Amino acid sequence: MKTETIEPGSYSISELAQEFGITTRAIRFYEDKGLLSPARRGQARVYSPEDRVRLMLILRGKRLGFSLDESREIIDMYDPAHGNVEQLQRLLQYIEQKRAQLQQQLRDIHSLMEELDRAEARARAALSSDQRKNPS
Amino acid sequence: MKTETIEPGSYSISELAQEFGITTRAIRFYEDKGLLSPARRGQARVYSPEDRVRLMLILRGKRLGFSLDESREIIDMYDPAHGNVEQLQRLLQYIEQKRAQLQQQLRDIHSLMEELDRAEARARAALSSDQRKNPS
DNA sequence: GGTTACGTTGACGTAAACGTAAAGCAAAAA
DNA sequence: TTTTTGCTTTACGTTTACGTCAACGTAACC
Repeated sequence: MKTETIEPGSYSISELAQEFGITTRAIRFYEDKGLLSPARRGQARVYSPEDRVRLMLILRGKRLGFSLDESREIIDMYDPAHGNVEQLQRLLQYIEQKRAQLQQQLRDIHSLMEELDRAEARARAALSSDQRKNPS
Repeated sequence: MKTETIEPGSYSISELAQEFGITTRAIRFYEDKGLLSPARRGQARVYSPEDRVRLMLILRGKRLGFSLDESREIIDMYDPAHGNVEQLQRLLQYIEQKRAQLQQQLRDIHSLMEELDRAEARARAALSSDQRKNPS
């Protein structure tokens, strides 16, 4: 029989690892780095849906080339732990900076996509000329 | 007096380093990894405009979170060194795969941008309430 | 002709992000 | 009850992408 989750809406470490195609080692590493802090059932880690969302945010950050530190900053942005005005000002600055970075990434992606289009066109042209030279 | 380039349309390693805000060490490292192969004037490296473009492509790749290996593959895509049909087929597959990755990145960027919007709204709301509590 | 500026080749160091055992605990299945 | 299954901590290893000297070459400036 398949190992089922005891409590609904909670996940074991291997469940999350399998769902997202990563290793349990990686998930524990993220915890070491302060990105996750799951509950414990005895000594075993128990992940809540919120933990799972945090993990998804970490992985999205990785897809965008963010370091774990960057992802942690972004995730920490969500919970309202920034009480004073100075913190909020810095948060706004950080947000603007991240926005600029994402806009640069958008430009980079568009230019690279156009290059992929051209490379594909060249490849298809080369293929069709090969076909003329060597018809099946 | 500023050090000028001997031949027009060519660059020293420190010129490129300064232009792109990286170290000469990094540029030499990219050469070690097969991403650049500048000419030599004596023992000194001389970079052509094409070399400079390759460097720009490397840095764009970095902004998108690519490894140097990935960037090399992408750059190698440009020069037509893929003679036979099998190579071309694999190139087309690679292009399609990269396109999918870029589209995923686009989705990730959009979702993150929306979250930045919400975070900014929350921060501004918190700021204005702080201002009410503590008017200058 | 000595110093300064810029370049070179090693070579070792380092931070990030895990991989990979090793050894043990604990619940569940046989 | 033994065995398997799954999870734990500890710890050393690995890859990537450079940083950081060190020691030297060379061309230019004073």
